Amino acid sequence: MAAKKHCYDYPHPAVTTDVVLFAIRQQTLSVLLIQRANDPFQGMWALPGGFLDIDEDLESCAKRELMEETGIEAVYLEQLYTFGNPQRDPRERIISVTYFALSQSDSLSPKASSDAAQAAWFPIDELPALAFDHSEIIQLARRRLLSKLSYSTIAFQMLPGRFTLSQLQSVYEILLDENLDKRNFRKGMLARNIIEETGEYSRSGNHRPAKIYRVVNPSRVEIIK
Amino acid sequence: MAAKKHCYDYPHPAVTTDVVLFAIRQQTLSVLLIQRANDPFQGMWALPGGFLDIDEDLESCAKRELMEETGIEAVYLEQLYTFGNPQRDPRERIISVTYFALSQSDSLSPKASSDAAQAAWFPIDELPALAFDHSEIIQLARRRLLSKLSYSTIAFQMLPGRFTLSQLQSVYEILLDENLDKRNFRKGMLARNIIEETGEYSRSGNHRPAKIYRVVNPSRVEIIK
DNA sequence: TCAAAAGTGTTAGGCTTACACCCATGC
DNA sequence: GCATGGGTGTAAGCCTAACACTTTTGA
Repeated sequence: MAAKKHCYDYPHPAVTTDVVLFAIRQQTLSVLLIQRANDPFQGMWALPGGFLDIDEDLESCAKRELMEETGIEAVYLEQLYTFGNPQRDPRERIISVTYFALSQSDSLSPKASSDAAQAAWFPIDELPALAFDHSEIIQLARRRLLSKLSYSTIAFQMLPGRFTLSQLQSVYEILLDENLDKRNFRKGMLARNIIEETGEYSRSGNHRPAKIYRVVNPSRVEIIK
Repeated sequence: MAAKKHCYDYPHPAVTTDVVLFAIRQQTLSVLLIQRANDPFQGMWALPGGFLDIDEDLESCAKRELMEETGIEAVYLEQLYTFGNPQRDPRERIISVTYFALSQSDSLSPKASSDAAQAAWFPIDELPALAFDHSEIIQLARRRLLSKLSYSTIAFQMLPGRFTLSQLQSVYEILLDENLDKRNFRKGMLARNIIEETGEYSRSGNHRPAKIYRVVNPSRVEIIK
């Protein structure tokens, strides 16, 4: 195929995007990884991502690579950090623009693809050895997730559009890794006026049905307080 | 010189760094700009920055370009955001990794250089028309500066190593664009245990001398609260 | 009737905010 | 002695955190 026909006066690095996609699965914060089909690091686990097309927006590239390698789309996505250590890739100089992504826990079954032998979810505290500097990227993403939790409405991106207050509290408890007081949590959350009752109830299980809420302005992650 | 001898199988974008350097000058938040010596946008004002060397770390590139174009070094520097709109530069596809920088107000006299016809400070609210997407970058940097003010010790990066509480309060007032209560400001600042008295006094002017303080741990910007 | 999760208020303490006068110096 | 900025404490209100029992349902 292409035979080194793209030439420049000065050396150019390659640019990739990599995505740290989080979801809560089985009450655990988990990360989506792919197993590399090709060298370098063939067979090792890594973040989904790949090379930027020359006419492609950075965020589009992140979305496209996530879709191609895992079959997942329509998640919350924001830029995380750009990694550019000259030795981070053994092939050539590669700058990676990384993204931080969240998805709802339900119905995300990753599929394999040509660049990825397979894709799978891993609990954040049970990650396999990772290719490149991807461990570092995941740790940074985790810190970003935790800090945004306290000053934004980002947690709703990890829930379906309709949810109970107990489900919402559970997201916070899993992410913060601590138990929260039910009365204080509900009082504080309702006082922010970012969620509203739908009028519907979830009657699942042998106990009192729970009110189902939704986000008032579901399209945007807002900065609060 | 070099005649397109750097060739690749696939097209590569160019990578630059650009730096938004803030300082307080004449009681005003100001940004350092350079006037472009070459096309595109020759003669227009722009952020200091330039192309990444192929073996160079991203942060080193930001520091180097700042030094080359303005003669300024040793400032606080952190990565801001990576801009990659495919049309942001008319020459070729260019990804810009931008940095947010702070310096002390005193003794920063920029000089010109080969890439910059001249360098100069502009008050943030009196910026000239800017090349590329540099306006957008500056606005993002300003938002970052304001938000970090409330949860980190970043303000000390805009002061010399020894300062009075009035000088410190003045930095906050200029950045926040509001007046702060003197007693509350001092109480709150001292309660954080991040500054200490030096034992010295500033006797400047016909009034009571002010205690001179310093940061306890001057090397690091810390997250507080 | 029992088990399981949903739902609901009050109080104490800490933090934030508002506010006004004396102090040390140079001229 | 006067003008200039430096330095200091208290009280009210607001926000945060701690804490336990009743409700509704399915089995």
